[in-house]
Amino acid sequence: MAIVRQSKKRDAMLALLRGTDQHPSAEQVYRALKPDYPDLSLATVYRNLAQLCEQGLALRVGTVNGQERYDGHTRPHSHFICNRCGRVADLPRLSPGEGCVERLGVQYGFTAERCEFVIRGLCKGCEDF
Amino acid sequence: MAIVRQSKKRDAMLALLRGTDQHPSAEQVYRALKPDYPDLSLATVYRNLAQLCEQGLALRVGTVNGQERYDGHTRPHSHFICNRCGRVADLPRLSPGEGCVERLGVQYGFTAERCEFVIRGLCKGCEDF
DNA sequence: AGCTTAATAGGAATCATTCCTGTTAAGGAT
DNA sequence: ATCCTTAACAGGAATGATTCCTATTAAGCT
Repeated sequence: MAIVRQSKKRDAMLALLRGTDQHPSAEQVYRALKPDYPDLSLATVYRNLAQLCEQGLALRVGTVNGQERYDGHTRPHSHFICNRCGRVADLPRLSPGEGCVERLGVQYGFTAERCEFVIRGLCKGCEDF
Repeated sequence: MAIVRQSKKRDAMLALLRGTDQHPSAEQVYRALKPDYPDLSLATVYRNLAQLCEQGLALRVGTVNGQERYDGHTRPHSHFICNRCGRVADLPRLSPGEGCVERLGVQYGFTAERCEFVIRGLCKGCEDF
């Protein structure tokens, strides 16, 4: 990987991701920072989100309504996604058991880099139409 | 939901999904069936995949390289996705514990419709570049 | 056989994401 | 402090998966 230089905009993006539990999309990050960085480009948002993910500073949570959602909190935890409103909420860490993933890796022939446990359904507000 | 009529093409799609463990994309379904159904349209593939998912006869496994992957096997199980070659493999059911999801639903205010446990990493063939 | 409307083809439209080109600016080297 | 290399960037074009639209066909009841 090439050298990573300091970048005001990327720093702001990471700060934004770390300061919210909303799991914003690229578009939402763009709109949130545009006022402070009027010449911010959407391409820059995508490029920096990809880089933050590569560096392990952010995570792709999953696709909601065709848009990827991002999380700046990298401590192991799980997510709930509302199928109606698209809200993404944090859940405590859910694991399939100690050493389970490692055993499966041996058995099925893979090395795990990451595990995601995602619950999809309806949130409180969306249950009653 | 509207009445569901018989459809040769949709039947063929479901049979294809049920007869493979490859978790094909819409494009792959299209290419697999095009020889037998020369006038098959990609729009029809997308429409029927969506309908099969609504009916609970198929599942969206997740996005790999920007393309959604589909699974015709609906018995609870998990998936491994290779980050390099994009292969999607079945794993046995992995659950976070009996009644766990229900408890979380009560605690965090949601009703779960589905749970996915996905492991991402490198498969055997891709490990050694 | 007639009727309602789901299913369809084919092509246009949408829209998230990536690519491209020229420019700017980190930050190490001189 | 100035020079140099190249990462970061804007802005806009390109890509590509998916959805939408319109006219046509065909399930499958009556």
